[in-house]
Amino acid sequence: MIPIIAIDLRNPKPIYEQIKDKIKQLIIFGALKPDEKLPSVRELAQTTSINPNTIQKAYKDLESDGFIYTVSGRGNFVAPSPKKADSKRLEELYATLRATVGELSYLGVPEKNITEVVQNTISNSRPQGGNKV
Amino acid sequence: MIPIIAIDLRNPKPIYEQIKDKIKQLIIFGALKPDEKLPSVRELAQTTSINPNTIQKAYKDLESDGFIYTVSGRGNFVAPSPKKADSKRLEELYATLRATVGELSYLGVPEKNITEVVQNTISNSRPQGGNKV
DNA sequence: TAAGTGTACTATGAATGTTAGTACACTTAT
DNA sequence: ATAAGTGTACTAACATTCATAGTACACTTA
Repeated sequence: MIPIIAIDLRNPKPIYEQIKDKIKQLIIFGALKPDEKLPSVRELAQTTSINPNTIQKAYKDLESDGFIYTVSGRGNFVAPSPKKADSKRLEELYATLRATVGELSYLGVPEKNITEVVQNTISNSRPQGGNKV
Repeated sequence: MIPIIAIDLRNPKPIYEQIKDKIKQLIIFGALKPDEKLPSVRELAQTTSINPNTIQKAYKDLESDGFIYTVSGRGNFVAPSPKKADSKRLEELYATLRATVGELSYLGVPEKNITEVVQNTISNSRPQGGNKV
């Protein structure tokens, strides 16, 4: 079962982006298991008090990004394995990584603190392929 | 002198955000030195073909974030040292770091590749306080 | 004085995000 | 077959944001 998805209406980030991000996190860090069913568009719309169209947009994006798959008439489910790494997306992620780490370092955060967070994050992310914990 | 700032009009990210990000990068990675003068609002507007109001908004944000300082009638200059780390901003950066590293790992990028980028980025970022290269 | 600088303000148009409502095809269980 | 639940598509309306255009004023420097 999916945990509560909290939406912050004061956050300037679009609601459908917030939903996408939260669900991605739940999948990446293993709170949602492969092939597990996600709440339906209408159900999640009701529990979050968000318009169904907005939920649908989030789900649609998640599907085209390969995080979930859709079966018409049945629902949305967690993709068992991530889509083949899109090189465009990878470049975006690397650019974000450099910008974020650069700013943290610039602000005086010691290298040790940064690498520690990186290590822990990798350890906690969902194992893929032959990766074992 | 500031390098060329390229704006991608097809990028959905707002222009003033793109400008902010580029200048931040130039400061963080040392291409712009402390107290170096930035191009004036009107000058940068002309070289980029962007409206002066948009440039002004980017500069204003950069100043309130502590990356540059403004002297009325003279211009904008690179801040000699970063503002005291705003804890709210730090939390945002850590959240972004976790999300980015998590997704990279989930997509199958080996830990080695990720940590390598992190190390290189820290090495190349502008040294602060007592940090030596 | 003149040129260059930051700043403030109003107005306008375009794009985006969100909601509302309706409708239809599909799947499952009764 | 029927009903309930599912994804999906579409139009319409509204609010907000982004970007531009134009004008004006105070400041600094030569």
